Amino acid sequence: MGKQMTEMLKGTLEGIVLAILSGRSAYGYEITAWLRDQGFSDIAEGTIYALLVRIEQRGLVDVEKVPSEKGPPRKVYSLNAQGRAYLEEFWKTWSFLTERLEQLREEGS
Amino acid sequence: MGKQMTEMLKGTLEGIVLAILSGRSAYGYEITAWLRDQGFSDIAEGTIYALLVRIEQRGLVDVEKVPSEKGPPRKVYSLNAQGRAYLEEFWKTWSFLTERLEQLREEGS
DNA sequence: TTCAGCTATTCGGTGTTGCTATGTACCAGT
DNA sequence: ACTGGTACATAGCAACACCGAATAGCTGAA
Repeated sequence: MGKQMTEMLKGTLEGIVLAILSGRSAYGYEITAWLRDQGFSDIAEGTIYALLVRIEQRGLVDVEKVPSEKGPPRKVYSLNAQGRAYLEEFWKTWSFLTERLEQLREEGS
Repeated sequence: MGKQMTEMLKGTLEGIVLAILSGRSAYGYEITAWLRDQGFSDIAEGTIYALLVRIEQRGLVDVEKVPSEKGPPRKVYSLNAQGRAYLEEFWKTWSFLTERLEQLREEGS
């Protein structure tokens, strides 16, 4: 969708991925494919992998290497307790933002 | 609110300021004060001024210098036609994001 | 057998953005 | 003179998403 989306994804993409992982474990390639499917057509593969490395280093997810039938081994990520707490914080921050913006939008119309 | 908010504001803060300006003209100091009042307690003054310079250079706003009784002259910004079009785009992008996230949130609960 | 194509991950370099810290300047009241 | 509120500007920094390219395993067609 362009530059606006790129900038808006900063900060939220992390939350999106954590939210996905809160439902089920997943690996990078899979997450990227799912996001593209959901309309995030221009999300770069490299972006997701970098993000996954980041949240792993922060201790928000656990990782398990699982062999694949169709290619190199997958790195399967799952949200741990710390990750869930962080995701909670994310939702709070997100809620705050959406409330302010919703208010501004109503005023503007 | 912390680091999460800082990252989330990237991309949205611009939209917030444009949305404010769509309702009425305003100057930097005023906008900063208003944002703090609305709960964006940690938004830095410099951030707003830099943002205003940016959107001016992109031709989204018109500027008028107005003398103040209480200090140096104010730079009063008002949204022009191009700015309104850009704000429309912003709302579309924002809507898309909120819909996806709302969906993810429901699935997670 | 080789080569294209899908699966799957990694990494270096770039541009944009918000924050920190600091500086400038104007004015009123003490 | 000095403090404090008003008002704007800017240099340096960190974080993040994007781009492009590389690596590597597997399968099926030529």
